[in-house]
Amino acid sequence: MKQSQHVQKGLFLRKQELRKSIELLFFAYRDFTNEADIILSEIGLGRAHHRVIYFVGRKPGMTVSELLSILKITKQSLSRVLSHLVEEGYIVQNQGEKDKRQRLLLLTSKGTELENRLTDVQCKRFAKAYSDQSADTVKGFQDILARLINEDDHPFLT
Amino acid sequence: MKQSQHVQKGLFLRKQELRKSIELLFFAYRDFTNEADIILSEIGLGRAHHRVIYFVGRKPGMTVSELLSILKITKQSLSRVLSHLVEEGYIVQNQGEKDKRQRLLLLTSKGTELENRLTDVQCKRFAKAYSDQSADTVKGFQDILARLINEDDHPFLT
DNA sequence: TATTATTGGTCAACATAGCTGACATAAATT
DNA sequence: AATTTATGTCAGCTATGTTGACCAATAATA
Repeated sequence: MKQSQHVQKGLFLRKQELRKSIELLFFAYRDFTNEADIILSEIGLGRAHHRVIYFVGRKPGMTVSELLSILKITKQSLSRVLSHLVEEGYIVQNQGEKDKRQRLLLLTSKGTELENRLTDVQCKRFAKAYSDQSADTVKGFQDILARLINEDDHPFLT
Repeated sequence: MKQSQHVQKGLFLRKQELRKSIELLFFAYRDFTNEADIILSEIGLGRAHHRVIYFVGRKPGMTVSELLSILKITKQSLSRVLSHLVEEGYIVQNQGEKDKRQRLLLLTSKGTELENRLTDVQCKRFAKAYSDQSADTVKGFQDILARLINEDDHPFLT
């Protein structure tokens, strides 16, 4: 066997490994989001609403622009979802004190309740996946996820 | 400090940790898929087409039902995407030999070319994330992803 | 102070990709 | 012969993204 063939085989195995990673991520994300999607669909909401509720819950008083930069969607798209959540009483918008143009986003108690419920099922899935795994395994998981993220987007994750 | 408060604090930290995981997965998936989405949009295709091309490339001769069970979408939804890919010459459908109802799905050379291009950018992102990381770190990552997936869906991942 | 930039919103139109329901056809299985 | 399976089609609906045009209030700056 020539060396080039060894190299070929090595690259092939590596590619297989990388394809496996692609598939794991696809299936994991699909199943991970599915549980929350089911709860949401029962109350007439979708995944887009979930994202808003999650991040507002994570950082109460967040501005619309901040949310836009996290979600990376257009303001028109966000506006639709946000208006719906305000109408349905999940979110309130408070005028910013320093900059009065800003509408600071906050969860109502109804919103907080939903956020808790959704975050709970997702936390439970992670808790189950992490159970009986070493700290190194969990850290490995988180490290690689972090390294998959564009560097520009890391600031929020501090 | 009462013991119950210690427990509270422990649970809080754990919840924070789990929320961080939720966010890492969200951002990683968002950025991971974005690169391919850009390429796809340039040729008038979307993420749904990508999934079909990817899995047909991964298992040539796959049946429609098999693909449906992987993607977990309705056949009407898949049909639209599949028809488009056939019309545009990315995929051909061969009648099954054993079961003539089946349409076995195959990539054309045009389809293979696109699949390679898309898989390449995604593999490269993983390769970059894995670079200089220990085998244990990578294994930890893959193990946890696998444990996030519903057990019913593991068969395909053999 | 006058101008410009930012924050946020609106309206309209469109595309993609999911969904349900009803129905059809061919072929395999029982 | 009857039923189930694999696949498809038509029609219509919904959610969530997109562009483009435009507006108003406010903040920042020349």
